[in-house]
Amino acid sequence: MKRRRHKELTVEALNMIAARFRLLAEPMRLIILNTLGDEELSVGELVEATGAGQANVSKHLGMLLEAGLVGRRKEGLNVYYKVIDETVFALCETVCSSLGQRLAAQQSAVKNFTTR
Amino acid sequence: MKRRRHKELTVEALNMIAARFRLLAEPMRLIILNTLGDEELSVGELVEATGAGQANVSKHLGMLLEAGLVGRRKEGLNVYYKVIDETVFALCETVCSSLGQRLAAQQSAVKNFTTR
DNA sequence: TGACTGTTTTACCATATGGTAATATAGTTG
DNA sequence: CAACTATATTACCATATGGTAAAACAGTCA
Repeated sequence: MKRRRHKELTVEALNMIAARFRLLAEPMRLIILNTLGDEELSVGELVEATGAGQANVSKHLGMLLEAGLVGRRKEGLNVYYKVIDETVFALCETVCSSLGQRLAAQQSAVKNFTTR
Repeated sequence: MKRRRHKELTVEALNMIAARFRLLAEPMRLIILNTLGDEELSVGELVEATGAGQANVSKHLGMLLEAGLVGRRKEGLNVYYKVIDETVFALCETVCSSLGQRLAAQQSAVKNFTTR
């Protein structure tokens, strides 16, 4: 049997993973998650902080809730959300470092060219 | 100044991160990456292994290439691709563990209900 | 109760995107 | 060169999805 560095994943698993990525593929949802950070904010506070439409924020929050990325707590008229899946931030950091590496490589390529 | 566990990211950064997630949000692209694993395969081999259409595989590979996730090497008539950004697999693993945790929680919720 | 506030849902439009057939391109071989 | 193979590109269709206005819903307060 061949030795592999990476786990073989079933198509079913890959579909679920893709769905999670799809959820994170929307800038507005990332903005919401990033705005939440480790705080608990109401929908209204998120609307104000992000500048997005209220229905839009609510819809995105519903999707994040269904996926289990955020938690929901009702208090009076307000509904408070917070991030309950910390892997979200780990994923962003990993992507960020990958992007940083790539950009650095591209930058150095340009630099090498201009100085040559 | 408030202490935060998570870095504050600019909207621009979040847009780039979202773009990366969008690239990984397509099951067929994940299948291609997972099929590649740590091997170098030709387009034809990928077509056969995945069962997808040739044009489709080629298009997805082009996107992965442009994003710097895979490398491309031409040899005669064949073109060989391989994964050159290992963070891809790390991201999948992180998502997988998150999904596993969530499913386990749901499962135990069901179990608690049925045995009660 | 009725007026008001915060949130969710619905209906709809505009846009983006995946799949594919057909075609183009590049490279090999006779 | 022509015939062939492997890959890439183009054009197109069908579908999915984000944003938003309007309406519905839920909870508060006078």
